[in-house]
Amino acid sequence: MDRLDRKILRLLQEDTTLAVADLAKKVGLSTTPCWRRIQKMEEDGVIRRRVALLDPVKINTKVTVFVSIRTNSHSMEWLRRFSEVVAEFPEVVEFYRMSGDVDYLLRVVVPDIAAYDAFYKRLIAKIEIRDVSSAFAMEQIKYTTQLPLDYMIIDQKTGEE
Amino acid sequence: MDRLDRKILRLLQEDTTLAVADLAKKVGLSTTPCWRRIQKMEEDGVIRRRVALLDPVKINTKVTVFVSIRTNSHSMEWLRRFSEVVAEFPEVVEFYRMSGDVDYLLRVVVPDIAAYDAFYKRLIAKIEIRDVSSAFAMEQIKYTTQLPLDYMIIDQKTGEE
DNA sequence: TTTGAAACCGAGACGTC
DNA sequence: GACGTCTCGGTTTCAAA
Repeated sequence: MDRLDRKILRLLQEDTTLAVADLAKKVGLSTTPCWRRIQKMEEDGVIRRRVALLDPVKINTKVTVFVSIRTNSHSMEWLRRFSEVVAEFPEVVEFYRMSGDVDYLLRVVVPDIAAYDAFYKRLIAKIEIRDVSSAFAMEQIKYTTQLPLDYMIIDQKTGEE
Repeated sequence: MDRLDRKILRLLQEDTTLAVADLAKKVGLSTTPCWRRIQKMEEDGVIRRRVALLDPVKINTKVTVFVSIRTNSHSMEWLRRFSEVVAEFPEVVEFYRMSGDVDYLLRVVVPDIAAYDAFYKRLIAKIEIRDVSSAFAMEQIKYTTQLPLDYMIIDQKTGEE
């Protein structure tokens, strides 16, 4: 992968509506090679999928809650079961195993506090958890699916630009 | 919006590659009305954008760090400046103003701990922050851009299905 | 071996019934 | 909601660099 691939990815992370020909122009490439690079990156799994992003407000899920979880059961088995349970809840959009103080962190999206409370009850009904603490986001100041491309490992052969 | 719109959104949140005709079939609609519904939802801003999702591992940003921030300056002015600074860093993919103990929460993606340290130094060089605490994710168990559609406000006229 | 132009063909974007 | 048309863009081929 080189700088041109990076440019292509940068554009595709913003908008996949862009026609290959236009994209090629912006990147400074002609259509065919640009198209081939995209194909390759799809094959290689660099490009995972192409999806639609919706407006959380219009979908009635504007409230984000971060849920910190501590557990007693540090077994693989418990984690497996917990992962299964969490996967069932579409409200959980992110789920991390953490180092340090907290064991797991969830990002949950719901319409309002009442809905969060309902979600919470459904969750703890499904699985035993030692300690749960919820932090509410008042405002989402930034949210992007665009990963920084500056750390990409670049094939230097191509030289400048 | 009704149940059919919801079905359409569910599919588009998974994959925008799907041809309108195929999507229509899955939803149980013929092509034109399905296409028109999509158009409408784009106009209405329910569908925000269509983007490519990349593989964090391949892009060399597999480490997620949650950064909790406390500040002394609770002024609008400080927040404005802080937002500006944060917006400059592509490593910050999410940024929330929180209620309670912590004032702000960032999700930062980097290749490794060393890169996080470098990021951290660049950040605090740019703006005064009272207290910063970083929590590292060991594993990303779930990450989705698909919002739950169960809370959508549905026009009941259509009745069942 | 890689590139770019040009042709092919299917799908999207509408208008009309 | 079904057609039909028109157009544009993705895909492939092929000649040239």
